[in-house]
Amino acid sequence: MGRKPVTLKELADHLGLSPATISLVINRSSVADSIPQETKDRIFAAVKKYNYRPNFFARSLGARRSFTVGVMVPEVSDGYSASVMSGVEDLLLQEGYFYFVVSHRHRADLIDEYPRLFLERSVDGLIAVDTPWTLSLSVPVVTVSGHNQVTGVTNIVLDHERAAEVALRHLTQIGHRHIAFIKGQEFSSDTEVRWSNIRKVARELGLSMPPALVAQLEGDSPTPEPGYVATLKLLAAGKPFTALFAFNDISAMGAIRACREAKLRVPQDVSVVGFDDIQSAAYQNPGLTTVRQPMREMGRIAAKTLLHRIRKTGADSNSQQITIEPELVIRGTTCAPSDGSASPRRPR
Amino acid sequence: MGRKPVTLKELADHLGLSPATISLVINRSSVADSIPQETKDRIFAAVKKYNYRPNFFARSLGARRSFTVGVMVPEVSDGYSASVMSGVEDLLLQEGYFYFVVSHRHRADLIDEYPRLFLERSVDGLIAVDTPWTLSLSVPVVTVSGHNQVTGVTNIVLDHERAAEVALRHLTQIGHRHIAFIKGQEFSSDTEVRWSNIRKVARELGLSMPPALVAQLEGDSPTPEPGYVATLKLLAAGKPFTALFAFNDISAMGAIRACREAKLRVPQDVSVVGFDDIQSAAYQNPGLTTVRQPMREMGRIAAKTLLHRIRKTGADSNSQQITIEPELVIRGTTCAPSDGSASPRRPR
DNA sequence: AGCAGCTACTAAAGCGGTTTTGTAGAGCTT
DNA sequence: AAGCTCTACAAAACCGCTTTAGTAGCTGCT
Repeated sequence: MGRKPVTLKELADHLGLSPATISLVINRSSVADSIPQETKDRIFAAVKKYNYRPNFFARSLGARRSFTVGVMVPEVSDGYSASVMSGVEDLLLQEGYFYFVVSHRHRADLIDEYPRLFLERSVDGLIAVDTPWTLSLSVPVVTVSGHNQVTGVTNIVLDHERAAEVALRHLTQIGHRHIAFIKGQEFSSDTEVRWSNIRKVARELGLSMPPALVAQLEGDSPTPEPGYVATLKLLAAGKPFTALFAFNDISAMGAIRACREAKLRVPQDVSVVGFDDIQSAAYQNPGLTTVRQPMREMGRIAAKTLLHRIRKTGADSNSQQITIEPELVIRGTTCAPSDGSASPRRPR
Repeated sequence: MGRKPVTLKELADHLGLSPATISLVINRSSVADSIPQETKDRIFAAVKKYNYRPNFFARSLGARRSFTVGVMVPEVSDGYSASVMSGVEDLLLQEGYFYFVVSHRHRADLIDEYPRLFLERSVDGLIAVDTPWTLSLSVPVVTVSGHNQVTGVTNIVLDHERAAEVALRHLTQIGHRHIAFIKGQEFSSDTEVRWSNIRKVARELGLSMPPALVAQLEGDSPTPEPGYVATLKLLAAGKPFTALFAFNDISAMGAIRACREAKLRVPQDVSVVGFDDIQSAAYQNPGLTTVRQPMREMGRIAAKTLLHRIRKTGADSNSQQITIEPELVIRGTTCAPSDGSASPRRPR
């Protein structure tokens, strides 16, 4: 299949026409209105016969459009990025765009360099997922879970206040008052906003948040390990809690493991709430209660927004925000605290 | 940052030199040997000052090289593909290549169309992950877990005989004789080979494989659902088994859930072995015993092989195979059968 | 003085399209 | 019969870079 591609000139020679004519006809230019249908048919027949495809580079060179966008994620193989990408892809391919993917793995030098490389490759726009973004580029940029206000950048963000509310309201409604928290890593673009909203909602609900009940994820491992370590710290602090709200599902899994190793049952002794609702959340044992982010949908919206902005260049190039609503998914890791009063704790 | 890009001609005008000279110097052509260092320095200084970057399309147009490869996967958001991609990316970016990703979601029309689109975009080569491949293209192709012998296609495959061996030997050594199996979906490129090797090894170990102990995954859901359904069938068949070897980790998770709902404990009543060792396997409860495929490594090797073939075009364009060794990871879902004789079964 | 051989560049041809401008010839007016 | 308007194309410029084939000017040799 597809040996040496046929060029426009070769096709023209075969047809006894000029390249210009063929190009006009193929691209349905209005200049070609005067060309009789018969000739057009001959052209299309030849195109089919010789399987002619315009050279992409030649075309892009003139048009200064690449029909390509760049997508930056922390790591392709983490569930969150992958789900968002899946949505991005849905839309882009269907609109005739392709995309490049790069994983920066939170390395500052790469976060700096990749946009440059993308620009060098003449992408028409780019999408940054869970990546701190400060650059104002010459092409449209859309972030997913980016929170900086930057000119020319549209942020697709979750409604974090609502997220904190559904999670904490659920826990308090079933009776929890002593809730531990795991904050995200410093580098995660959602950490800040998520945390401030949790504090805000906790205050409104009259929950106290002693430092001993707050731990932070450390290190850039994409595994549950950091959540496990953070939970170990919470347990070691010795301050009783009956529920734990993790930064994401992955860390919730680590937290559950840590609890179990400390002979605490989940959910009877400790209820656990995750965040994201990644695919494996439903298939944990028991199923993980979590705040769902519609990641694929966010990817789709990001792509749609980007294409929109690419097409009407110049127009709405100001910073914008699009907010997405989360949803609490109650599964098996939350229940009422085991008895009405003191929470079970292992002796320190 | 980066408004209107500077062209070579503009730079030439500024320097009072011709575009040709600058191009030669920048590309360190040997023709430029006679250019005095002073002039070269002036050029490099100007390049830096005006932040000149050669237009990628113009360059590719002449060179007929895009430094881009296409990657086809069933679905970006499934753990297997994502891990392989992660390895692919490691190598490609480091070598100055970018890659396009497309998910075909097992749709035959897309499996057919995407290679065409890739070719239209002038990719220098392509990698197909877990995708049935029959095409012989004008550019090098490398598959991961493809098993067809096609001219110009290199297959990176797991040593499936060894995989079957380590899994079944483990189970038989700890005392299992009645083992149930979950085969992969028809469309998965590994299904066939994996299965024939399992049969072979089972025969060598003297295990019988009655049809009632074999179920097949159905449907293209990337969730544990198909594994759950398959296990329901196995349980309904009523033929006792003390262990289950699933097609992959995802289906193993579904299987575990099905077992538990049937009041069978894992591993005490049913030992479960998965396949792949995806990230969440280690963090199941208990940790999943599984046959590890070094997916990221396979991705790296695929990329390395592809680049090698791209660089020495024409040479070794015959079909080849590169075999990778699996590794058994024993965690908590396997143990000796609960008692010496009959296996526990729920009454039918 | 004449010519070879360097040095330090430049001109020009491509790469494969798109797009603007041009033009030959036919048909219609007046 | 001259002039005008269409029709149906073609020529040429351009996109921005690479690369091959020169060439102007100087030096050195005989």
